[in-house]
Amino acid sequence: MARIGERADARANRARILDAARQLLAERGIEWEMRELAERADVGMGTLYRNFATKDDLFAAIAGELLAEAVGVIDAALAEPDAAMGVERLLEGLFAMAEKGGAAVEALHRSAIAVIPEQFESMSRRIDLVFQRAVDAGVIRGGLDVALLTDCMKGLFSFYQVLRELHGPEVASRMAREVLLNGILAPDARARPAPGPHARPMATR
Amino acid sequence: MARIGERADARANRARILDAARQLLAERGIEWEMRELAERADVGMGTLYRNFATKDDLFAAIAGELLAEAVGVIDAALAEPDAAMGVERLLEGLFAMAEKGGAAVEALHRSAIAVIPEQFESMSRRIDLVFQRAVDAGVIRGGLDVALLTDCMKGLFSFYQVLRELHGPEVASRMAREVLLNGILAPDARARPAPGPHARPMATR
Amino acid sequence: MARIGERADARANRARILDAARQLLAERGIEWEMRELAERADVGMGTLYRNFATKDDLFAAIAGELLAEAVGVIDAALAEPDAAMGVERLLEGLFAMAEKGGAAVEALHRSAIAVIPEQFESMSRRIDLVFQRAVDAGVIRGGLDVALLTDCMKGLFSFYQVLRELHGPEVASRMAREVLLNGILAPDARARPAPGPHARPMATR
Amino acid sequence: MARIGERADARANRARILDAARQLLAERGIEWEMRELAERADVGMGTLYRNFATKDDLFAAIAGELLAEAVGVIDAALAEPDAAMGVERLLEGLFAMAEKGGAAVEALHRSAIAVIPEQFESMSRRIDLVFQRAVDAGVIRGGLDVALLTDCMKGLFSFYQVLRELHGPEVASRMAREVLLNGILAPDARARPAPGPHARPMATR
DNA sequence: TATGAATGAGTATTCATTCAT
DNA sequence: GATGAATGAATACTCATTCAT
Repeated sequence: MARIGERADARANRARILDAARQLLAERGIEWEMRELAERADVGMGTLYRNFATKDDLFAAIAGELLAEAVGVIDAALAEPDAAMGVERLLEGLFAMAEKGGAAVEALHRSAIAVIPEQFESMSRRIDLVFQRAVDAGVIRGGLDVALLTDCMKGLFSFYQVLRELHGPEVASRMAREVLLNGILAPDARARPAPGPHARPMATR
Repeated sequence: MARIGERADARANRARILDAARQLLAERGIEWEMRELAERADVGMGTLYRNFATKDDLFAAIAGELLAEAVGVIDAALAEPDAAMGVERLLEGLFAMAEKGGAAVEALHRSAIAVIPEQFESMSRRIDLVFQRAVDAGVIRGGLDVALLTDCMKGLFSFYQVLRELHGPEVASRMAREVLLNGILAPDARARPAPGPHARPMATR
Repeated sequence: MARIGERADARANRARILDAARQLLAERGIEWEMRELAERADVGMGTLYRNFATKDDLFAAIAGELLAEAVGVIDAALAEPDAAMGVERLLEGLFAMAEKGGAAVEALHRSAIAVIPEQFESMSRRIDLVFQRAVDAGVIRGGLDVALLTDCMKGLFSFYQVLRELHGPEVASRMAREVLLNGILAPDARARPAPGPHARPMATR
Repeated sequence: MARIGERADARANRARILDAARQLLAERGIEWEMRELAERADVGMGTLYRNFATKDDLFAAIAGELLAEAVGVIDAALAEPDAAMGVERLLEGLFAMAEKGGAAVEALHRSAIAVIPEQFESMSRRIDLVFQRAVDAGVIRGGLDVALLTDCMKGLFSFYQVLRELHGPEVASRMAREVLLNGILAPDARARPAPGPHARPMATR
């Protein structure tokens, strides 16, 4: 009810719609009605559809934002001078995103593949770069090509989702990182000191 | 209209329905109509609903069978004298099931949790036993409790599904086993010879 | 409520739907809801859509029947030995159809052009034959080609519709026939005796 | 925001709305949204609705103008000293209007009947006068009363629309005039010389 | 007991109209 | 007066489930 000019209000509506959609996504995945979204966001159906012409468009918008955020994470990993550390930063960053997004992330992962496949593909190719560096630096076990590593990354996301549901985000991201790092890094690359505060405790030797 | 051995016919109908449903599940997940199932199974809607009062009941039946099969796998793992080998047998068996069931497994995994939670829980507790033996035998890294290990097993299933979609079942199960074993088994437990034919090639240390 | 086997019932439903649709079309043109049609036909939405997958499909079905009927009329006109009489038979028959169909005919005319254009075109080409015979027989004024005559026929249908609304079907078809015949037939072709019972009174030479 | 001569601006807005509406009517009949009209007219929705409280009001306004123009045509016909020539002038004038308005005319004809029936009726009564003169002058075939002649005029409008769609405005108006004149004028009234430049060519003998 | 036609509540989307700025 | 964002009732179509034959 407190408005500061039409534009601000419209922007707020759009934001409220996106927030409500993210909530709904986290709570119930994809299975809710546009009507309920409108009610939660406290806008009419018309406003909802003025902002997003289709339920899929709405998913595309949210998935797109998530993808953009992921690209930021990937770039940060690439900026890390040490290749192995870059891989760890990637994991850290992606799981942090997943922790924030909760269950919505899984639904959006599917949506991204379905509604904005090019962007998803481009993100995948960017992840390749992180692993390429690690392979070139010799910190990856032999026999694993880059595309496979990137796809393992995606698989690990699912692994994370399952564990988060069952044991909460902390344990999930710890295990996912631990498992992947043990699974792909070359034995000696793993001997170095722990990268982050809550990273080591679980892997007693 | 004139039938001999009504019972046998009814049993065949039920079997045809289950087969058709498994096919559909593998092809399109959960997104198909009961009408199409009836057509594939070559029965009327009435017969379909006489056998399964609900779409969920149908899922429950299929998921239940899968769970029963999983219990068989688990029991085989428990029958293995060597604890570490038991864990490997478990993975082997479960991924073999997943390979056979294809994409249907994911849908059924969700269904099982939703519609027959007790059976799913009981299977989970049975998996615990496999890992309990491994923990007791000291072949598991420290800091990992049994419940967590069992849930990692479930997460690994998702990991497997993703990889199977992207790289086929062979690579998926190899990577999933590799990753888990590297991630959870104690370093020296892993030093032993490869358990199966297509297990080693990928992990050139 | 009185049923003689499923098939008969289903056929009756389809017929009731078509009847109700024709009614609605006559009363309100195209502007009514599928729900109302279902109610009038006393069937559920599902039955309605089982029979006609789309509102347009329904129109296509009704328009198709009308077109088929029209083809019958055209063929009867072609069967008439005398060419001029053939033209009159054509008018007679088409207006009789329009009289029966009432206002629905206009809506269906548009629908036919939109949803079954090939059938409509084929009917048009068949009407050409009637006029071709008349031209060949020299009973048509000079300067009028066959395609134009056929299209005049269509225009005359609209003329008829308007007049029917304002003066009733009797006057409408009399005027339409009178006008067309005076407009296109060669003067001497018109000198012959009246073709039908209610044809002459209006044209006192 | 700073405007000089508010009135002129407001008048211009209204005119732009009417022009855009006429365009839209000609292009797509009645099937367009108020939003699109506002965009074409380059005004906001508020301005649009301030000028025309309803889509129907807008139609009424345009149809009203057309009716006024028609009245002008009718009056010109009445001003013609020769009664038969008056009828021809009427046709000429009305078809010229239809040619100018294109497809919009049909939509507006319907709108006029629906939203400003009194004006439409009054125009009809004025057309009666043209035909009354012709009847009185004995240039109309026997058996045709004035009201019927006026309604034939309306039917002929529809005839014209159909032919215009199929053969263009030239042929359409020629045929429509030809047909009506042959259909209603007394034989000897037709013997007189052609009234206008493009009137005769089609009726060879 | 098998059949498949019938049911109807449910869902995404549109568009004339309103009203806060 | 002008603007255009907001409204929400309306509408075509779907699909799990029922039930007359």
